[in-house]
Amino acid sequence: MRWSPDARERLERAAFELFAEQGYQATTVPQITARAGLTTRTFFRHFADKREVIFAGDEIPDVARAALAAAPPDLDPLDIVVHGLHRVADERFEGRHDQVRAVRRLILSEPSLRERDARKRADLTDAVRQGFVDRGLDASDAAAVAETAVVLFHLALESWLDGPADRRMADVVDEQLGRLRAVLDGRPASSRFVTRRDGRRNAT
Amino acid sequence: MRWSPDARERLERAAFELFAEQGYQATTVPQITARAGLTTRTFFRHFADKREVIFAGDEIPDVARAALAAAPPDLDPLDIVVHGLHRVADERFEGRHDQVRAVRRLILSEPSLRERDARKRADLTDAVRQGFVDRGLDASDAAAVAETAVVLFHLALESWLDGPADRRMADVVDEQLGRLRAVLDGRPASSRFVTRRDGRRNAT
DNA sequence: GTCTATATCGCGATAGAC
DNA sequence: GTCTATCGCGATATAGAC
Repeated sequence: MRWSPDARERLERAAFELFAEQGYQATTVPQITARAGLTTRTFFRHFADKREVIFAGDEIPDVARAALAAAPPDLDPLDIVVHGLHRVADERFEGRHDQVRAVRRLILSEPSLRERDARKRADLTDAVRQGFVDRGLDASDAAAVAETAVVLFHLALESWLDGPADRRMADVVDEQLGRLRAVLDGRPASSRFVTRRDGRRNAT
Repeated sequence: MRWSPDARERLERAAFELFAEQGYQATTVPQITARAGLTTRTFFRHFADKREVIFAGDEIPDVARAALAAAPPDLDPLDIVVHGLHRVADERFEGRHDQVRAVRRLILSEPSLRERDARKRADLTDAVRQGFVDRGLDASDAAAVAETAVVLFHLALESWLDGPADRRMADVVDEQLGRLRAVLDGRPASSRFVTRRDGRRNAT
């Protein structure tokens, strides 16, 4: 055929290569498309803007929506959140420590990418909030649950990336949940032990 | 002087007028500067980009930094946060319900402004986090406290803007704090007929 | 202040897929 | 033939350099 069907993938690969070689900012869209053997116009048909190449394939909001729609009707919201985060941790992050870390590093290095990342986070919050509203949760509670969920996700992600590659992210989720509880209990936040709902002790 | 010293204010006013008349996206920087009687270059000397006009005078991160540096050394982090939010609510929001609401509406209407707003939120989180680190708080706890603080701020702001103009925002802060606690305790405050840990019923 | 790069988008033409 | 992805050209606004 005249065009390969993998234009999108080629663009992504070319972009990441060039970002690694020259940095994000120094790389122009024409450079990316040149390497991918396509035209500039084609790039913008696949990605809304230059930043989106980095975040392509970010289906986490979809995962959240699906999980919320599928969860049993009368489960406690926080349980749904924690279970969901465990699943996401296991299925989408576990074993990709280095890879995720590299992308994260790129994002944090460029203000415009940080900004896009913040927007993705807001979008995710909104998806979760809407998901809980659709489950019949009161709007204000849904907002609070969604914010909590996304904060927990981010704290866990950052902490996991900061730590050793063999640490399970799902465990970090639990640890950060304890930390959030401690903060809201007004306990000296750095106390070593937090009481879990089941009454057992959870050393940090 | 040849030029009025209030260039920045004139630009802001012209921008808001034009955004109201034609929408944000349809308004170009040259249009704004033309109305303000200035050149395009001048605009970018005062604002990093077109979006920043909306967020000009956003010194909340500075307020947060100052408050954290000034607070007594061994206060509980959450107390600092809540006191700080009460102050910000009283000093910077109280009595400006309509005004804040109008800006918020504009921001929410335009994806690129939503994105910038999300970035501001991330910047604020980082300022608070750093402030607590400077106070000697453990880095992970500082991150958790900062996220909690900013979530609380945003939940309170949105809720306050959604409600009647005569409601005190400081009260909404307290209410949202209770909501967050309830979420983390596994009992959303207004969920219907959820059994609380003390065994009593909690109807909406 | 002027000049310019580069991101971004609209439009019409075209080339293969089905 | 119709549909979709790509191309090629052009226009414009933002943003930064000199």
